[in-house]
Amino acid sequence: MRETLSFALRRPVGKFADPSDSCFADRLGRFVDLTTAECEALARLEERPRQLRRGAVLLRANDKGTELFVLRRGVLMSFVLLDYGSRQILRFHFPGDMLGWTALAYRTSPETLVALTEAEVCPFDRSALSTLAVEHPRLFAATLALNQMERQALTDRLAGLGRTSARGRVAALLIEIRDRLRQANSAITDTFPLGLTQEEIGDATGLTSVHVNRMLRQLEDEMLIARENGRVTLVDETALAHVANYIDRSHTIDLNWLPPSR
Amino acid sequence: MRETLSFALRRPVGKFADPSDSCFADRLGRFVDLTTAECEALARLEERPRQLRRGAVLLRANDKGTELFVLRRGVLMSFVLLDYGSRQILRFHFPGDMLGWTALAYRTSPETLVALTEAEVCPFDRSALSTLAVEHPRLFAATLALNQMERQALTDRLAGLGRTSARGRVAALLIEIRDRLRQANSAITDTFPLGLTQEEIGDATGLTSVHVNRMLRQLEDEMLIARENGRVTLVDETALAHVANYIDRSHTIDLNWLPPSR
DNA sequence: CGTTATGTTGAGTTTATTCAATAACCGTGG
DNA sequence: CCACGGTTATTGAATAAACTCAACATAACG
Repeated sequence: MRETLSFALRRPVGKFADPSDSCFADRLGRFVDLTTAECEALARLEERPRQLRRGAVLLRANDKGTELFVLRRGVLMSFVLLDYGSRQILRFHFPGDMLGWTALAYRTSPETLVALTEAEVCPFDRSALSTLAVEHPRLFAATLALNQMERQALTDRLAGLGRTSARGRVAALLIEIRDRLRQANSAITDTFPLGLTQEEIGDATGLTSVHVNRMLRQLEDEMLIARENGRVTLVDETALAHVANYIDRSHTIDLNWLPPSR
Repeated sequence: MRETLSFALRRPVGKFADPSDSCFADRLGRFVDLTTAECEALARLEERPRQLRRGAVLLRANDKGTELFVLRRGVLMSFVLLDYGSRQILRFHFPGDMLGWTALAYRTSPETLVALTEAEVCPFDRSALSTLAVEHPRLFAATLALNQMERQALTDRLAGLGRTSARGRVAALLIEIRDRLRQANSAITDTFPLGLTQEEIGDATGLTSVHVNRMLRQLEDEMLIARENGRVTLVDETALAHVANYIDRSHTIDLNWLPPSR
């Protein structure tokens, strides 16, 4: 089954330049205006596209490496393996995401990156970010801000794992996946292809696949969601957001501290 | 009981300059050499020290604000409150930490910052980081790298919450607190004042205080730790690290991508 | 068309929580 | 210095949440 997730429809961006040569510029452009020079600098990060098959390992935990990646197409996940085969999925990655941040602080990767669908990524060395820091401080600062948003997503998930019921965690995951799919494809509203096995949902939410199944069924019985053919519909979004303890932070984003373009 | 945590003994840092006017420069100086100009720039972030009493709220969730803070003395925690009074402690903060990163992306704070001990913090506006990005790209990039280390700590905790037993989570917390106390005070080896109530441990590990108590007792019965007067001793560090699934990343840190000092 | 991965469901067990009662400790004011 | 009130720690018993094991169903895939 597992339908291919689709991503199209770049959103209109800043008035300064058309960033569509760079997926990452598209992302940044949602929050800040970019000059032509800045877009070109970002485009240089994506000069060497690489195709990944579903299941391909982009980066393995403990591998040495100094590369980061821009994800242009498809979905990846990052995870760690603990002692006895148990896996914690840390995050799902969607087009426009920058992956492999850990290379900025560590010689070896703490986590594994795997493609969940066909995907296209553009690797670049961390030294390119060094250049960016010097030549485009505004871009670099914006990148730091984006990084804070990712950090906040991690933080929200941490709070969810620590203090939310199994049902709430599954609900939160469904909402998050829907939101992130919608970012890439604004045609998506309340129905979307989940693209995850129940085992993957479990590894992301800290549950067993069996229990994930029961929670999905419960949410369905309660008429909060509907399922068919691997597609999920958020039937009662308000109630779902409530059980998930969901907080939409998109309206509080504020990057007005950035330095001017140089 | 709750002994005051003590922090002294600045470690020797880079050969370029003595950063001791700035707690944050001390921290950065462990990883990179700093020029005199850079140290001065960092010192400017700490020009307005502010004292906090134990229990004082430095920043409340949903408050508007554009300030970050350097913690110079004492211990703080950041947490979120969920629906019905339940609290998830996100992180404990020690001297040299920079707090309030979320101000770089959000208008309102997603989390609350509270002093666990007497403390001294230096607030500065996020616009100061903007200046830093332009005038000291190397410093700014190093700051981003530090941020990745914090992110990794969050990630490790996320994996712990999702896939580790209650006993393992408590063990992991004890090791982490010890490590971070030792960073600030190298006199600490295996015995240290915990400085946390069992309820706080529970809110950090996603457990109830009752269960934390049982886990501490169990670790004590197993001779992995010892307790007296609020002081904890890590008796069998190897075994403790094993149950905690602990990974020491300090030896894989690598910041060699940073641009040169300008 | 069989083989493998994924989903579903029930029964029994483990883990952690809740509720409740008691003990130890802390800081404060007399 | 001590008494007192509030917080924190400890322990037991009952309950609830999530897991394990196991069987079977369904869907995906060569």
